[in-house]
Parts: sequence; C-alpha cells; structure tokens
Amino acid sequence: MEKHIMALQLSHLLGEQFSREWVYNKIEIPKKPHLGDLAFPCFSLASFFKRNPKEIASQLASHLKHDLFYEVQTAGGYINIFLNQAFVTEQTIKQVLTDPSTYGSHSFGTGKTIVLDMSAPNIAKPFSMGHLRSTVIGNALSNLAEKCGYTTVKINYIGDYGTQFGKLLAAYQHWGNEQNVRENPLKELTKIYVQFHQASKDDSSLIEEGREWFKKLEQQDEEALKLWKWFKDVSLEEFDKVYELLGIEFDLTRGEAYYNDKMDKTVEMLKEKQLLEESEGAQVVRLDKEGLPPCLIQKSNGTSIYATRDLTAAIDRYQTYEFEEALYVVGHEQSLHFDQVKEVLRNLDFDWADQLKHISFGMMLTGGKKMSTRQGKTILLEEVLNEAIQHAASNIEEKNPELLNKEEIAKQVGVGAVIFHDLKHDRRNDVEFSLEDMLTFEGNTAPYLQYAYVRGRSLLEKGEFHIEQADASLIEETAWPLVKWIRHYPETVLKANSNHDPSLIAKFLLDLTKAFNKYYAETKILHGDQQNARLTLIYVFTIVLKDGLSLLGIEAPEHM
RNA sequence: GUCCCAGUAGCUCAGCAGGAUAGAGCAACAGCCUUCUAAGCUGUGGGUCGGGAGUUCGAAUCUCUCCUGGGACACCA
Repeated sequence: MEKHIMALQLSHLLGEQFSREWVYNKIEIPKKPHLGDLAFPCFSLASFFKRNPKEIASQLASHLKHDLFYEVQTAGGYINIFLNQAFVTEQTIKQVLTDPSTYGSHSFGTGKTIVLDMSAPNIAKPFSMGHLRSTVIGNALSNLAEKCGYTTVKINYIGDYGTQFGKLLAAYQHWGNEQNVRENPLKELTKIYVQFHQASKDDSSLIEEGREWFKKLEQQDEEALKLWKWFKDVSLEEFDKVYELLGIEFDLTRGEAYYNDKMDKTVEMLKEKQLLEESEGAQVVRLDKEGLPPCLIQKSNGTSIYATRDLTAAIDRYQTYEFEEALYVVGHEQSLHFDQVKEVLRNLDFDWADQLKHISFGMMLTGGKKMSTRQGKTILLEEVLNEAIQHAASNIEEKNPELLNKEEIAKQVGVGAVIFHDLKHDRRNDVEFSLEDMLTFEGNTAPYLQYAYVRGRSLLEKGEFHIEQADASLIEETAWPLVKWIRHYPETVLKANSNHDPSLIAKFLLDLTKAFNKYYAETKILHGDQQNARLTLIYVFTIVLKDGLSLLGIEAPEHM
C-alpha cells in the first residue's frame, strides 16, 4: 500500500521515463530502523539528471506527502520515509479483523486448477527421509495455491511399476519368506531387494532374470501379478501410517501401473508424428535439436519405461483437469528426465507442455552422499517422526507436566519440528540428515513458533479477550516491528506461491514471531493502560501465525 | 568428458530481478524468572562472502575463468 503510494508519487515527479513499476521495484526496506520504513536510492538517477544523488534525493523528498507518511528524510543518496505508525497500525489491525480467516488470501487463482505430483513412494521400499521432502513441499505448495484461490489436486503417484519390481519378484523367488513378509513387509522386502543387488554383482544373470520377471508382470502372468498386488497392498498400509502422522491427505492415490493399458496410445501418437526411431533395438525420440539426449520410449525387449508412463500420465491429467500448472515435486536428480518429457510433449504439439513444472529439490544426504535403498542406506521417516514425538513428550514432562492432552500435543510439536526443519531451507539445497538438528526445539524451529502462539493464546485467555471488544487504536512504539511483519503477510504469501517456495513463509514466520517475543518481553500486556488494544494486536498476531503454520502443514497447539 | 546445482561466522543456513556498517539460529561466554508459560529475552566474541579477473557511482548478488563438493548423462524411477 504505502509502497505503491511512494512509487506513484515518485514516478509522477520523475516524469514519463520512469514508470511506476520501475520505481516500485527500486524501493527497498531499510535494514536498520533508524533509516525509516521505506527507502529509495537515487544513485541511478544521477547520470540521467546530471546531478549528484544527494541533491536529487532532497529535492524529491520535499515533494513526497501523504497521510501515511510521518516524515520524509534523506541520507546520502537515499530518500527515507518514516510511516505514520498510529495510522498504519490501526489500518493493519482493522484489515485483519475484517475477516480473520481470509487475511493474506488472494483470488487471482479462482477458477483455475493446479495439479501436484508429490510424495510418490515406491512400493516394497521404506518411506525414507527423501520422500518427506516431496511430501511436505508438495503439501505446502498446494496450501499456498489454495490460499491464492486455485483449486488443487494432490496426486500421490505411487511407484508400483518398472524393472525394479521384476528384480523384487526374482529376489522373492530366491530368498523370500512369506511369513517374514507378513510380519514386517517393508523391512523384509527391502532386505531381499538389497540382497538381490549384492548377489547380482557376482552373477549378472540375475539382472536378466529380473527383466524377465518384469516382462511376465507386464504380460499379466498370474503368479507375478499376485505377488505384485500383495506387495503393493502391504506397502500402502505402511505408507498410510506415515501420512496419518504427517496429517497429509491426497486427492488421488494412483500407481504408475494405472497407465499400463494407456501407453500404447501414446506410442501410437509418437509414431503418427514420426517421432519414433529405432536405436540399438529400442524405440526413442531424438531431441538433438533441443540439445538433449534421446528420450527412451520402449526398451529393446518391448517393455515400457517411465518416460512413456509420465507422458501418458501428463496427457491424461491435462484431459481430466485442464490444469493451469502441473507441478512435479520431484528430486533434482530427475531434471533431465522432465526436460525430456516436456520436449517430447512439445514435439507432439501440446501447447500446454510449458505448464508442466519440475519443482526440484535437493537430496537428503548421509555423510555427504546420496542415500541409496540398494545399499541399504536409508533412514526411515516413521522412526524419525516417532523419535521427535518422544523428544517432545519428554520436554513436556520436564517443563509442563500438568499439561492436558500431552500425547496429542507431543505429536503436534514433534511432527511440526520435523516438517519445519525441512521447509525452512531453500528447497533446492541438499540437506545433510541430522537427527540432532531435527530434535532441536530452540531458535529457528517449529516449537519456537508454536510456543509463541501458546503464549499469545494464554494472554488472550487470561485477559478474557473477546472479538467484540477489539480495539484497533493502539499507540505503541514497541509494537511497530510486529505490526510491520503482520502487514507483510499477504505479499509474502504471494511471493511464496509464485516462486513455489514454502521457505519464504517459514522465514517470514520466524521474523514475525521474533518481533512478537521481543514485544512480549519488553511490554506488559495485561493490566496495563492499553490492555484491550494490546490484546487486540496479540489476537491479530495469533491469527497470522496460525494461518502461516497451517500453510506449511504444521499445527498450532493452544497449550504446551 | 558434457550439462545442471552448490561453496557466506566453528556448525546449520538467510541475504543473490546490484545499493547504506554482510544477518539469524546453534555452539561459547556474560546477564534476565516473588509480575502475562525461560521451548523465551538481552548482551559479548566470531567473516579476505571458495580463488582470480571484469562490468558499475556501488558486487555476497551480474559476466568470465579456475579450484572444490554433489548430481545427471537410454534400456531403474
């Protein structure tokens, strides 16, 4: 708001050569409070006006006037604006109070659909820390999109097909034990899968055996199908436990195998467009023009491959949803694959190919290396979550043993800590797995945020605050930083959504909450002279904090 | 070998459509609970922003180059 006003006035003063957008993008927020609330650097104007920046700044400053501006100063080549705190505070609080549930929302997405491909664990493999990233990032992006008005479709595209299952079936023939699988499915299946890989180092015929089993599966061989279905069912049950803990639901859970009988049509289309070529016995689409290696469509033994499935799935999804965007929340290591899929779709003349977006993220590493199921080096998410919950529980025992609902709150805090630990980092960075970091509940963590929320709620409870008595006319210098952060929420949502970056929300919440904690420490809220007005601000703060946490998929307990 | 990503405080990371003295958290040290939940607050120390060159009034941010780490590079997904 104030930024737009500043931009408008400045562009007016500067003349046509300097658009409002140009000025708007130059306006910054000073790092230090004594430099004001908004700033505009005049250095780049110096060569145009052939005058020094200082003079330009002071001349422009003298013409900036508005009810929102308390004072306009200059310093060096900068114009610094101090806002009218009382006025802006009242306006901000009122804005939240008008409709607390929609503060920060936007409506530009209304009527449009965003499809998210996320989580996608592989059956017969443990739900690892790596899958956590796709799951929680996807969930947060979906929440952000909905906050901007979009309809979202969260798809859990289960990895239930491919040569790896041929290998698993072969492994089961050699080392499988029905009883063990019943008792502890993922562990046992992973064990024989790892065993298969070790054995195949010495005996390469095993690899061929695996391919043959996959071929049997693709040809609907009865035994292969039966085992495959069994593995799938037990795996899905295990995954559901994790989703339950995370509090994440999908709109659609669908395996890759769903597309088995639809891929022929895709291959036909490619043939009709004369895009297919034979190469070393396999069918490929050449992408030389695009500077990419060829995209493999059909293996030399005639079986399918993931590119074909992803192409088929993309076409199917566009026909079903006519999505504005299809987000693939998948690790960075698959960048080339998605580039290829997009190029093939473009070659098929689908003009919506550019609406597919690979939301790539860094890997979860152990010892600086990629985790690998094959080498048996994976860390189970369920174990980590349970450990975090337990740690939260012991904190409660230590700090607040009389708390009601201990179990539920320990779950909210523990799970919240794990989710936040993941989302606070830029998603593109690799993350070195550290249980210790995840079990830290101080500083830049979810429990820090939740704790502030609890403190706020506690004040409202003790002060017997009711919305009817809300008072937006707070006059308080120490509240100003908090008010400014509350004011920033809508544009943070906007930016996080357009950049597909949940970490912006995480960082915002930390800044917001730091401002609250400082205010809380230096200002007595209850029994003071402005109790009602102060409580109103606290109320507004809790609204924004809880809403932001919910965007990240983290709960805000009332007590802890 | 080719392409992509990263290198900022002891550790984990912000900042990167160029802007004022490079910021947090953890760890270390020193304070703050007879008053609103100390999972908190305040303060101190800690940096040749991987090296070098360039563009600019101004570079952690843009360009080039080199070094280091990671990833991808057709019958896994």
